[in-house]
Amino acid sequence: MGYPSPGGSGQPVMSGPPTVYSASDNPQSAPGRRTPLGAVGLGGFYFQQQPTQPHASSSSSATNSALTDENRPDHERSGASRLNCPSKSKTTRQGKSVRLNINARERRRMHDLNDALDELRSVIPYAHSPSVRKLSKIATLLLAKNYILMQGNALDELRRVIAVLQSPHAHTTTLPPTPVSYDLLQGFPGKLFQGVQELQGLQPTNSQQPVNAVSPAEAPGEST
DNA sequence: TAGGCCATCTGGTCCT
DNA sequence: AGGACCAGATGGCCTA
Repeated sequence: MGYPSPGGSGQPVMSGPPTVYSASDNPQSAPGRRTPLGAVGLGGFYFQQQPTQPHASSSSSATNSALTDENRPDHERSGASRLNCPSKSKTTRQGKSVRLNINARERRRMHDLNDALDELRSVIPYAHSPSVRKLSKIATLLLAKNYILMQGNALDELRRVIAVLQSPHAHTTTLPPTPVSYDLLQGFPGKLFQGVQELQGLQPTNSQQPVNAVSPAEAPGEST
């Protein structure tokens, strides 16, 4: 399992030629490398960054000026893109600065996506401990989906209980046992399943309730 | 060393 | 035209 180290927050720590990071993606500053969009409003974020490091320009400056450090030409960067470049055809035509601006925008877009994933992780019931590896992207999405389903089932069950209690025969009615199946990890591919179980401190058995999840007694329901 | 995960670059497509 | 979104390619890091 190739999870990044907790401090790395998934940011590659390049050992070769310096890949350019924006001020906020500097591996040194991760995790929480960027202000969440929600904190500043979707539109205003990009103009709050200040360039603070010699090799790290801000995202906003990249927007305003294409020729920043983060927009260094390919031949000065390590990396894939160089090899990916179909021999200058389009890049040349398009103009280097235009291409670099597009790259910077795409980078910021992905950072925003990652921020959103971080926020999602923060509300998913799994062990939020520094010693616990961060959920991968796919694990986050699958866990979130199943958590939502579980909450929906819990709601349904709650409504059912309320209906029974409010019925005229509530004092004589015994609630039928609820088939409980909390499968937050439902749909996880094999390896991922094990990984998440490990993350959650679960045994690889059928007890698939996450550490911080609502207990079956609190939220009975049936996952679908 | 292989596999998993990730960031980044890039070109294409669609929308405003 | 410019921006957003997407998917493919690539290489780095980490763990088993």
